[in-house]
Amino acid sequence: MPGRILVVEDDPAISRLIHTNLLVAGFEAVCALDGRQALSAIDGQNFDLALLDIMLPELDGFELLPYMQGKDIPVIFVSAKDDIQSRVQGLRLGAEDYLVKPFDILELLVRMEKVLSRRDGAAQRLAFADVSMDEGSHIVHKEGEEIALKPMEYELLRMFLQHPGMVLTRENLLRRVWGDEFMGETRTVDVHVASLRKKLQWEARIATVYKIGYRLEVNA
Amino acid sequence: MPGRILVVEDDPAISRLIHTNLLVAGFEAVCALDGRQALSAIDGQNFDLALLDIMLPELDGFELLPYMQGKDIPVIFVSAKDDIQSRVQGLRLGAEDYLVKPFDILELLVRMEKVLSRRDGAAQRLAFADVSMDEGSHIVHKEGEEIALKPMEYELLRMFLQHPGMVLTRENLLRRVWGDEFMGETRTVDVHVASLRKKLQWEARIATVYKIGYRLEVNA
DNA sequence: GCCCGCGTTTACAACACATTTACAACGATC
DNA sequence: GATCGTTGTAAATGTGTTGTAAACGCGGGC
Repeated sequence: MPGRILVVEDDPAISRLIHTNLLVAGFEAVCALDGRQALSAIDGQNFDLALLDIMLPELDGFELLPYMQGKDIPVIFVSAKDDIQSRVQGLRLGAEDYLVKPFDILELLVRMEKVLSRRDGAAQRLAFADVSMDEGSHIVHKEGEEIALKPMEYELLRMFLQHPGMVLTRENLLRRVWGDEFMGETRTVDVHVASLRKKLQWEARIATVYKIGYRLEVNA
Repeated sequence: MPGRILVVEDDPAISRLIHTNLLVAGFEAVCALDGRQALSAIDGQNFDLALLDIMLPELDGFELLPYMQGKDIPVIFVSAKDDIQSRVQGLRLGAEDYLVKPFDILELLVRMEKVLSRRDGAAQRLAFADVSMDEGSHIVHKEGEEIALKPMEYELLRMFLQHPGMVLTRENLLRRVWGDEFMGETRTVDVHVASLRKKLQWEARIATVYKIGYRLEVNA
């Protein structure tokens, strides 16, 4: 979940407004009230996106941009300056977008989402413990090593990763991985769980829930 | 040079205004005055970008968007509607940007450039491992040697080079290389992949992803 | 009208995989 | 601790998927 946002805005009211809205939308937001604070923020921490006001004390937004680019953080300018020159300059310099205050918070969120999803390359990524699966390439890694999974194993693993700690009954797995028409008496699920366990060395991570099904253990 | 722009705008004055400005800026521009014209335009020709007005006779811009996406043409909405709902809707549906009329032509050009360069960025260096393809001359080289590819093989190779490491499903390839109308049960993709593999000696580089499609291997 | 090049289809071989099966190991219950 | 149902596991089986060469058909050029 990409979600760390740096908000650089010198008006405390606006800063707080953006901050709370980002939190509500499920982002993690860090506020900086001037350029210097922004610099020290990106020095130690990683961010997935920066919202930059242009007119700031100390360093202004345009001056801040190169630092963001150096850290590979995409930037959306959010400014009261709505003259064409500023907009064009901001975009030309390499910002991902430019919004003019006052803006609608919903539009901000949508434009942020677009920038973030462009970053991800729309390639989803599920991970748990030492295993990660990349939906784009359909490749599963364990400790950096590529693990070759068969189609059904892959689907099954996805189910586990999507529901860590939850008990997945055989019926559930059959319905959602194999499809509704399957059903009935079968040992298929067990066999596939077995091979997943073996390939990922997850004998302990995938626990058997007697008479019910299986569960991806969150602990140890 | 990416430069074929489709302008869909029912007001002849604005249409002409955009058209001349695009020409001046070095683009090739085709104008459609309603949704129907737009559809027939994209049926025969390729475009690198579409500027869509939203309020149009016949089909409106929102209705047009899916067709553009089907042809893989990025869209910028250019509309007099500046209510938040339309903006959010347009962006959510998948448009690359949304400008409100009246807009400054310079800002339009800058935003177009950003969209186009993002496209190119995704399609950037059309070279991989020992193979490179030159879009201008339509010639493919492997280790300096020229490889003669048939048109479909060329298109297919481009798809792979544009998405290294990603799984390309048969449906995806059919849609984006062959066109929407193909679809259905067919082995065509497999056959073309086979001949690409043979000509480039890429038996290992193009991996089969069982039941899904193919992937250009980034490693080894 | 006849080639020729190319894309598509076909047919069959080679292969990968899911499922079944059979039996061993295990767990709950009495 | 014996028993019966449940799960683990390896191997066998059969089906669906992919590789591949060759046939087919369509269109453009001569």
